[in-house]
Amino acid sequence: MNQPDNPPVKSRLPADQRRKAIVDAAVQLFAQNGFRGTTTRQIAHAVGVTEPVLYMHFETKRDLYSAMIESISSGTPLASCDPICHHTGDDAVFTSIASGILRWHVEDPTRIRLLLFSALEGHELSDLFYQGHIVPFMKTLAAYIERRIEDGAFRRVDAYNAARAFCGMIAQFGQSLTVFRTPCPEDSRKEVVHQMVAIFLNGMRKPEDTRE
Amino acid sequence: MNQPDNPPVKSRLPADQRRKAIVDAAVQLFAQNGFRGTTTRQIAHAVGVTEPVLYMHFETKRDLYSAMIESISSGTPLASCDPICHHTGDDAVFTSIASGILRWHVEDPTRIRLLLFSALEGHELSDLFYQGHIVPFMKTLAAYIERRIEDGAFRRVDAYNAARAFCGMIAQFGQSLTVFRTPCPEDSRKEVVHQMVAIFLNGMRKPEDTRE
DNA sequence: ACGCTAGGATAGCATGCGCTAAGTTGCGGT
DNA sequence: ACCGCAACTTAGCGCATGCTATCCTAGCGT
Repeated sequence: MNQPDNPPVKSRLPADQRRKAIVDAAVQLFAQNGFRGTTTRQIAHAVGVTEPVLYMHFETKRDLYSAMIESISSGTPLASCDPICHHTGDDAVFTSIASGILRWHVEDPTRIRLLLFSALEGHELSDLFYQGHIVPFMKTLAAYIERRIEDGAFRRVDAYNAARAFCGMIAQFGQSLTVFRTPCPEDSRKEVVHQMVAIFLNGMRKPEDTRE
Repeated sequence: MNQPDNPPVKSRLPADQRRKAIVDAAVQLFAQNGFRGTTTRQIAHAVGVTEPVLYMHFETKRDLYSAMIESISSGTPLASCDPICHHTGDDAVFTSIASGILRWHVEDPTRIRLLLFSALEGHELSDLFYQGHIVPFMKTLAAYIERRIEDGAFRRVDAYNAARAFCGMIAQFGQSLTVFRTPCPEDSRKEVVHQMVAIFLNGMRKPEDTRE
């Protein structure tokens, strides 16, 4: 009578696996509906168990949220420092960074949605992610820009502001694609990235006749 | 007994004034907590009346939300086309636009919060605002950039992508200030805007020796 | 073969939600 | 002065929520 409708599923899982399954389901639902918009029943149903099972692993709904935050936060970083390390020319570096940021957004919109939801709802992912991922990367990028300024390749501007400008225009584009669902075909995106990188690099490079 | 605690307030308002008061309170609460995170009781309490009063003016909570959307949507636009019309040099134009966008964000974070919440929660403000404000402005800005390209002042790039890049970096900065609460002193903001405008304009201007 | 325990289901509590029926009162018009 | 109505309140319905007390059972070790 209480037979599940999909019969050949292993009904009982060891604690750690079940816990992981719960967190995974929670990620999707919290990203889609936010903390307040997601019910514990929804999560339980998505996992294929009943509510009390959630409470065997997490004391409260918020504890589950926090655990999910941690899971997300330890996942794919927004931007990788790799392109900076394997430096093969500014164009390659910044194109690679931009592609990475954009991929982070569109490949799985779950992440940006979760980040925005938690920032708006005042949860801790905001800070955890911002301080843990964004700021460190921005500092690395700023350091790279600083180096290029010292090289004489870039104009003398505040490196962190320049990094902010670059990441900002890419991130905003990624956000408009995922959160605001602006339509934009795949290859057109590459073109946008290409042009943004071009504008930025042109803006950073030293003009022939300096004029203030 | 049911006397309100602030005595010299005219307790009864004509329908249109009460309606406006409700919408105003709803704006603040929906911006702070989202649609699902805001209760009709909260709104009623903020207005200083009881719940049924809300339902004298709006059939459902969602209707109130829609009315509030309309109210916000007919308010201050994200960006004004004025600086483009009163064109007094690229630097002045883009600095003015950037300041306007940033002001729209920080002057009253209610707006950006509402926009993001409604996009995430899948309400209609997203499209209403995006199609009604952002897209038209972007097109105007793109047209201006196009003109400057024809003038020979800017490099040949897709004008809309350039507009996206410019607005994106400013908007993302505004978002980080308001939504993610990144600390940044007032005069430091001006500096950020200044540098972003400089990077963008430098990137757009034709280099002396064109090289592809 | 079978007991023990970890993994799970049933049922339900207390609270708060959106919303409403019905009654009450301040206030402008005559 | 007082009537009528618009503005507002009281009380509460039905339902969903977060969470829990209680019981059940699959499946492993022996």
